[in-house]
Amino acid sequence: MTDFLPPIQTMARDDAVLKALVGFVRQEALGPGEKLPTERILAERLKVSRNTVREALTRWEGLGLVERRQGSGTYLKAAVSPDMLHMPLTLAGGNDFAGLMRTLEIRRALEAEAAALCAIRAGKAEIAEIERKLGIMEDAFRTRAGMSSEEDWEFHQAVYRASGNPLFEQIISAMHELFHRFWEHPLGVRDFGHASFPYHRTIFDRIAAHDPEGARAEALKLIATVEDDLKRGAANLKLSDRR
Amino acid sequence: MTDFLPPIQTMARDDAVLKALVGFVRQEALGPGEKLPTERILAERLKVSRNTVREALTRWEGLGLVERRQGSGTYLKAAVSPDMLHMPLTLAGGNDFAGLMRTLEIRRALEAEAAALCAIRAGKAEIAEIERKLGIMEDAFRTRAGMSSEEDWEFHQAVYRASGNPLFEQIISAMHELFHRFWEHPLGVRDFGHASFPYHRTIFDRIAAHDPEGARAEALKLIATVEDDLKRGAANLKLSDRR
DNA sequence: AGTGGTTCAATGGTCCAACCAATTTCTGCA
DNA sequence: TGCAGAAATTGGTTGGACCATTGAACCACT
Repeated sequence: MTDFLPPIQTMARDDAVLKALVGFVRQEALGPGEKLPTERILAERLKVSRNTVREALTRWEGLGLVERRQGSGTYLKAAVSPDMLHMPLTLAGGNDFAGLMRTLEIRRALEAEAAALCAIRAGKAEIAEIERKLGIMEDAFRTRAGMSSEEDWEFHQAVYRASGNPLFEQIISAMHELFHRFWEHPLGVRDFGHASFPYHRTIFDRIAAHDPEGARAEALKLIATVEDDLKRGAANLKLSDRR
Repeated sequence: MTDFLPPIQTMARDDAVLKALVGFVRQEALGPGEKLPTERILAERLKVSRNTVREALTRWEGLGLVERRQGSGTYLKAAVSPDMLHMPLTLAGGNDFAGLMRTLEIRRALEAEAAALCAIRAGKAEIAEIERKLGIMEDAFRTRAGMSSEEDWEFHQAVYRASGNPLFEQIISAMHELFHRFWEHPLGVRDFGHASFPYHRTIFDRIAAHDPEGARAEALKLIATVEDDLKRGAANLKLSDRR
């Protein structure tokens, strides 16, 4: 008796609201930063209660798709499309040094793969863009005599983009935002990230040579130096200000 | 001169509700599956409106921390802790074949890294557990003359767990749930995953030998066979039923 | 005992009509 | 013209009401 009866489903009101909202955003061609209708107008137009609209928007806000500013309005924070898929991750106990090390292991995995894919797929334009970012970073390194997280981050982002797979940038960007205070912070280590500097160019060289395994190896070396710096930092700092 | 005017403590009401709820869950030692107080009781106890309670719970529901069943109650779906960090990812346009290929690239990155870490960190107990899962999978393969997604998945999960980093399992589990219908589906290819079978044991061998780079290499080979199967499937199927 | 139907209380889902608080816009005076 | 204060706009919160679903208790009939 395995006749699978379809698990009957009546679409929830708030899901319907979001669906309608997706249609509206597409029809109006709204992009990130733009303001969408007020809750009251949405409620009236969609013939649902303002409460229901709010539940729907709360969902989107939780997913980072939208930002609500009291007294001002609700603004799009990212592009929306009908076939979006949501993958909320909650990391238990990721607020300390051990948590940072764990995310760094994820980053190592993705960084290596992205570099390898990039070496395979990057065209002339992408390679030129990466080289440009590399130049900016190296200039900043020389003038300021040290690593600059901003320019460093831009370089890596360029690599992710050239990997041809937007998921890399999305995942690592989320982690980057999450651990901003750690990621950016020297963590008590002087010349934090200094050791990683030369590997940026070696990674670029392997990418430009379309050598995926070489690029992967260099990326692994880079992350290894960051891990070392981090471990030195952990020794220096008790990390009691974990907020 | 107002030296130290308060650092403004007006935490959002719903965040406060969630904070209180975290405290409650910990004090009562509630685990996944258990039921938490009704919205009305929470509203009364916390001295906030039921609507506010609902907004807070909507957030948690969106994050997959909680499940609401009308007429029954609200149930915990995962462990909660005070220092949780949330990383919601929304993947645009990931609902088709190309999207599946992209997630597979992520999986390749994480799978390889997890296998390598596992080879470094797995103790006797973890290795025994992986071997047990491997045995179950191989039995299922023989009796049913083909890959079994269920047992296959259990094997990989055992590897993720033994990696010592829960993030691997979390991320890949989320992707697994998301693409359930694709992941599980033969996609029109007969003997889907057949080619990947032998690599499960070679991965295990490298892990048991504490050979991280060997394990990484075998994991990469495994994913490569899956990608090949997928490409064959794409040729067979027009994938017009993308929902 | 067991099967099926009914009742009823509990619970999440939706709605309404206010009011509060932050923001933006407008207005009128200097 | 410049700018402080009023007014309108908008998200945030409240309290109360009713609906829809669930599950347990109860009951009648076999």
